[in-house]
Amino acid sequence: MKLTTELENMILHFGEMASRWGFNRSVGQMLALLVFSDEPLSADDIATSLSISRGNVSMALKELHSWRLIRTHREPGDRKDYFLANGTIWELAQQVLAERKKREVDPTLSMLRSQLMTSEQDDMPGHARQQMQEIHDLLELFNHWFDDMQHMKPEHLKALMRLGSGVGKVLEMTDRLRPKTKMKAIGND
Amino acid sequence: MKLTTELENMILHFGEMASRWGFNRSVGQMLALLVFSDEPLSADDIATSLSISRGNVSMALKELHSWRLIRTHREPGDRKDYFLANGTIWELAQQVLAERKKREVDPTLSMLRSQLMTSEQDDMPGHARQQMQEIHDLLELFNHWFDDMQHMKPEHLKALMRLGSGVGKVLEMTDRLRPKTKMKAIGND
DNA sequence: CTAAACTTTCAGAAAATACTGAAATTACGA
DNA sequence: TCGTAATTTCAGTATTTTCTGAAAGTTTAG
Repeated sequence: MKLTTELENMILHFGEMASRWGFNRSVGQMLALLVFSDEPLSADDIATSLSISRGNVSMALKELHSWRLIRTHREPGDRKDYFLANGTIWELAQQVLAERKKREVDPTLSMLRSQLMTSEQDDMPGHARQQMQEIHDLLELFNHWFDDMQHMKPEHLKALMRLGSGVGKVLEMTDRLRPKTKMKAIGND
Repeated sequence: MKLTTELENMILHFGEMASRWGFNRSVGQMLALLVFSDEPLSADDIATSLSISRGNVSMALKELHSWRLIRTHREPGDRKDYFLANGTIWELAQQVLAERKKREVDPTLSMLRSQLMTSEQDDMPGHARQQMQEIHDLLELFNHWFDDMQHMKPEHLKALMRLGSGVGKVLEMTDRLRPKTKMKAIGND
C-alpha cells in the first residue's frame, strides 16, 4: 500500500482532526486509510502504511469496530484478517453521529433526569433547578428528533436537508391550509 | 458561593463531560457554575467555589469568551469583573454547536475543496478521489443546512424538531398535491 | 502620579492520554 | 494435536494537555 503525497496529506489531516471528532490520531488515520483504500487491508499493511506499531493498530481496530465503522473480511486459506470501511460515507457519518450522541448527550440526559426526579423541593436554588429543566428538555427534544431522523431513508433525509429552512415556509403554508393537523405548533411566536 | 451537594455533583458531571464537548474540565465546570448561578460571579468567587487556581480561572474565562458563552458585567464603584452566562440555554447550545462546526467541519471541508480543485487527473486512485468527493458533498450539504437552521426563529426550529420525521410525511403529501415546487426531490428512492 | 486591587501570562509541574514492543494468547492448517 | 502464523494485551515510555502560582501587566481611586 504505497500512498501518493496527496492521499498521504489527506490521511494526516484526518489524523489531526480525529481528536476533535472523538477519537485519537491513529484511529482517525486508520479510518481515512480504509475509507480511501479500494481493497481491504491487513493489520500489517496498515502498520506499514502509517508507520505505527502493530500493537497500536490492534487497539485502534478494536476501537473502530466498537464504533461499527469497519468490518473484517477473511480470505479462505489465508490466516490474516483484512479490514474495510463498513458502508458508504453517509452510513459512516450516521454511525459516528449516533455514537457521539451516545457518549456526549445520553449520560448528561440521564443524570439530569434522575436529579430532577429525585429532588422534590430541595435546598437547591430555584434558578439552578429551572436551568437544569431547560437543559433536560432541550436534550430530550434533540434525542427524539435525532432518533426520528436516523430512521428516515437517506434519500429523504438528504432532500429534507437540501430544502433547509424552506421547510419552515412550506409547513407554515400547509398549516394555514390545513389548521386541524398536528403541525399547528408552527407559527405560534 | 456555597454549593449544595446536588448542584456540586451536577457541576462535577459537566466537568467530566467537558472534554467530550470540546473543552477542558475547568471550562466545563465554570460554564455550569455560571449557568446555574442566579447572579454574576467574580473570578475569585469561581476559583473558590471550584477550588481551582486563579490563573486557571483567567484562562478558562478567556476560552468561554472566545466561544461567546459568557459576558462580563461591571459594577460601578467596584474594580472586579463579574461573569454570567451569555443567553438562554437554547442560545448557549446554538453557540456551542456553531463553534464546534467551525472547528470540526470547516477545516476538513476547505482541505477537501482545495484538494478536489487542484488535482485534475492525478496519480491519485479513482476510488479515493470518489470518496473524497462524497465526504465533501456531505459536509457541504450539512453546512448549508446548518446555516439555514441557525437563522430560523427558535420557536419555529423547536416546532420543526418536535414534528420529527413527520415532516417527511407532510412534505411527501404536499409534494403529491403540488408537484411543481422545488420539493419534488422528495420521494425519488 | 502612586499604590492598591485586580487580571493576565507563562514556565514548570502534574495529570491524562496515546504509543511501543515484547510476551501471552488465540486461531488455523496440516 | 502440534507448530506456526497471526492477534491481543499491557507495562513502561513518550507525548500532549491541563493546571498552578508567582511575576508581570493593567486599571482606577485618590
